[in-house]
Amino acid sequence: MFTLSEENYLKAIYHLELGNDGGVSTNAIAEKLATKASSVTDMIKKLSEKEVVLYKKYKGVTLTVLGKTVAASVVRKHRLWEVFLVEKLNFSWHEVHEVAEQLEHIKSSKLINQLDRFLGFPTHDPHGDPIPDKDGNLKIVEKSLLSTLSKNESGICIGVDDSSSEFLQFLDKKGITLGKKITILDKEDFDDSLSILIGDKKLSISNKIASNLYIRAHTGQ
Amino acid sequence: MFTLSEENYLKAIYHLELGNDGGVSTNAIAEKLATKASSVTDMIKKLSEKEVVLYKKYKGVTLTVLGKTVAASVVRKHRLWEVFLVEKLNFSWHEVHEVAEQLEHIKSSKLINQLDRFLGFPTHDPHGDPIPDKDGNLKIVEKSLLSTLSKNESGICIGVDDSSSEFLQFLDKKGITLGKKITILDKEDFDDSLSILIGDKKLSISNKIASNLYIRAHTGQ
DNA sequence: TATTATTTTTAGACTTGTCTAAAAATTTAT
DNA sequence: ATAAATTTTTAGACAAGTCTAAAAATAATA
Repeated sequence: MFTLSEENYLKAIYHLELGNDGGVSTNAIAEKLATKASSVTDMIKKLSEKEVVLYKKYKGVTLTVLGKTVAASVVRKHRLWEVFLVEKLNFSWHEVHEVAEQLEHIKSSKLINQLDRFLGFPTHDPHGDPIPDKDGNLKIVEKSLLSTLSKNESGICIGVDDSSSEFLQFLDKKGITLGKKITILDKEDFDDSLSILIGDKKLSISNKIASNLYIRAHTGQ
Repeated sequence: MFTLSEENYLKAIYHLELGNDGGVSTNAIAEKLATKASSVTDMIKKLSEKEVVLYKKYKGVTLTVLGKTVAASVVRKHRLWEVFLVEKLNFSWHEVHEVAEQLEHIKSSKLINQLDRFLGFPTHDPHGDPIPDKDGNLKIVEKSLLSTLSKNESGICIGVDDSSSEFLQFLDKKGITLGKKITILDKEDFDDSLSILIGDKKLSISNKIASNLYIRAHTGQ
């Protein structure tokens, strides 16, 4: 069994491993968890003894198979609870993270399996991130950043890269939500801003926005 | 803000105060929380400084108004989550306690208010215990123990006194659930056992069982 | 009421998880 | 390749919450 703190470390390492391949550095973990490098070293030793991470002094850590399973289970719970909050309790997608950070640590396999069923076995959370299945496997969806599309190309909005509350609220204001079709009407060479069609609305969005929106290729019209 | 441990102490004192009136003893708290009296003394000092209990050395504790509010909010969350587990996730009433013990500590007023709405503002949990409202007030329902009814009297089963897993599973096996009408067919002087009619079934139950079942008087036929 | 038994508190220790400050290892730059 | 900068680890401290063992207060009993 793992403590709340251990679970948070495993989750942080899990997320960091997906970005960089190779070992995860002490400092990277410290930054992610808003803690000090010395605390990270301490915890890493404990996790190493519990055989959920591989650790060589000064060389960073990687998750073991067991560690990855534990971390994926926490992520699974986090994302299922996010779906619950949005679908059933009328939370906005920018409000769910903080609460899910707490709910992800509730220990009951019956609870999470029944919740999964209750929600209709969702594959993605409200930000478009994939929900690991019971074995920790992710359903990979081919996705590209909106900023990489060319003029007249279009796709379905399926997720965000930056899921900060500010960004999500900005998207709400602009009417940009998951599942909507987006078509590139024009690209401005000057600042790489885009003119897009979403639903029946024409919008101008900066490159920064377009670099934070994931799109699934829209085959056919 | 209160820690998980502080919340558990407040809840324990809250429940103990409902039973005995007057101060709650250190030992009673220790027993309820399966901890040592010395630990209780330590925690009581902390709670006293936070002004949620009144404490006089060797004289036990009572909750302040603030303390009662905090405790009632924890109980409210516990019981709402129990309703959720039974109504939405198909838990049996004997399976909910352990999980609700964890869920009751999740901090989010939006979460609990939305959950309350989602569940249709229930007034009682799956064991028949009243759910405190937002202000911590309980809806009191006139209730009596089944064992106090006389021959030919009847009532609606509305709760249990002992909500241990074993007892609840026993009731499941016998088909005794909340909301069912129970009629006393006969009382045995010898051992105070009862012959009852529940639904269309005739059962014989011991006095011990009858002393753990709450009944609401059944007015009319 | 004096003695015994019980309850409660104190004193000191331990664990978990964190921190600061300093030392050691590694990496970067001259 | 040596010096400087950065990263990581160690050493020691602290707070929260718990424990054991012993002391103090209260309650029960003869």
